[in-house]
Amino acid sequence: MTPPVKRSTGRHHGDLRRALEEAALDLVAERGPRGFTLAEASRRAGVSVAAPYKHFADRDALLAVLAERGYRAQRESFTRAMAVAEGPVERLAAFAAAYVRFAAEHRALFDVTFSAGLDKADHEGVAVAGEELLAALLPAAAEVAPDREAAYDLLLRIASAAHGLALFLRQGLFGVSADALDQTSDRAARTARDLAHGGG
Amino acid sequence: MTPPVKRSTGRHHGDLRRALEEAALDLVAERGPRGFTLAEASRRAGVSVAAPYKHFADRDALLAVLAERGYRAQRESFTRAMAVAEGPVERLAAFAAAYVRFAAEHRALFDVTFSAGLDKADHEGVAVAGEELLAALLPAAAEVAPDREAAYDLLLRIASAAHGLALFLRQGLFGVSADALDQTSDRAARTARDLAHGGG
DNA sequence: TGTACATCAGTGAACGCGCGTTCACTGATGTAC
DNA sequence: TGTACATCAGTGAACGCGCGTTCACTGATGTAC
Repeated sequence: MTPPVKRSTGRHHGDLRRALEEAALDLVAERGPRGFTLAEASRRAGVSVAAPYKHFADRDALLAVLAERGYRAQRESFTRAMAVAEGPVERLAAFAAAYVRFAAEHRALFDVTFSAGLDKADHEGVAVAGEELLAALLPAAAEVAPDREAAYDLLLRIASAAHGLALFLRQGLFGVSADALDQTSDRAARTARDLAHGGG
Repeated sequence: MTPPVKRSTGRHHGDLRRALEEAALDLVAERGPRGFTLAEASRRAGVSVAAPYKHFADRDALLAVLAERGYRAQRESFTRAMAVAEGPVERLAAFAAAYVRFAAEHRALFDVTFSAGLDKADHEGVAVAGEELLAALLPAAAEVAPDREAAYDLLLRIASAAHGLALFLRQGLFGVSADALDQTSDRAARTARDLAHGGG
């Protein structure tokens, strides 16, 4: 009945890899991807600065793992939100709303996919995860656009608007009231509907 | 007839203050505000690492000067764009288009106002310049909104969309064709019209 | 059940680096006479 | 015009810091017998 969790025993940490990832996520949430350091993550995981190199090739490799997780988490979150919506326009609206919500509620996973400063050519898994996210979103846009190019364009415009709303929300420009998130995610949904209905 | 430019003579630089600001802008454009270092800026200005302290209290003081310039340059750019538009909706559309254009053409001045990581409480001039920018934009939104709060909300939604479009454009998501900028700035304008016409 | 052993996760010390900042200094400049 | 002098912009060396990364090591673990 006990979950398969390795226990920390003396010299061995138990699940340092995961602990480092979590510490790194906390750090990214606090300081942004550029403020993340392997040394501080090690400290928070209660381990020497050399320990991470048993699990990750280097600093960027850890960031890349987080970026992959970020893309996958976004895909899951957006897919789930779109699944319960009826019709293509409402699916796009649900996506936009979920986008704002994800950025607010999973700050680190969001930021790491956008401003980690990773060269995707060096981290194929990240590029793949990003493309899979895009591929999961395109069908909804394709349903209301005349061709593939227009679908791509529409999707990016909706995502752009949601992106800007998410960043502004986080900067406090919509106030810091408890329902600012709800309002902003609703704004994103309405913007998505307008763009989906508009000529493009 | 010679312009009033101080000449570099032996020990004295001439106009180190300005040279440091320009070097810093180049650095921010290349690496972002977090990648800017006083040491590298000094190097590019051809001066020792201690020299900047004759002109700026510390690293953040130089960044703050750039942020002030950034807000003022945005205000001038947006005001100029809105001046030639006819009617409030077109003024908002012109603002959105100019927003995208500014972010693309004055990358450093744009980034430094958004992600310099400065505490505005410590840099009053920056906060003031930011408020003056907002104040210059609000009237156009106020002309199409029922009250001040709705105007503020509309302006932020238009700016959000332009912001997202600008960032996505710079990340290359709209392609790297020569007219991607024109297209994206036009997209921002259309989005602004939609939002201005919509119920809000 | 007990023992020998290979594995390998984590240690701790060290490296070179670039950073922000400070300091006593120097020497070019402009001004007073 | 010439000289003495105060100013102050820029120097160069140094500081302490935190970083990423490497290295030989150690000791807990699991496995073979």
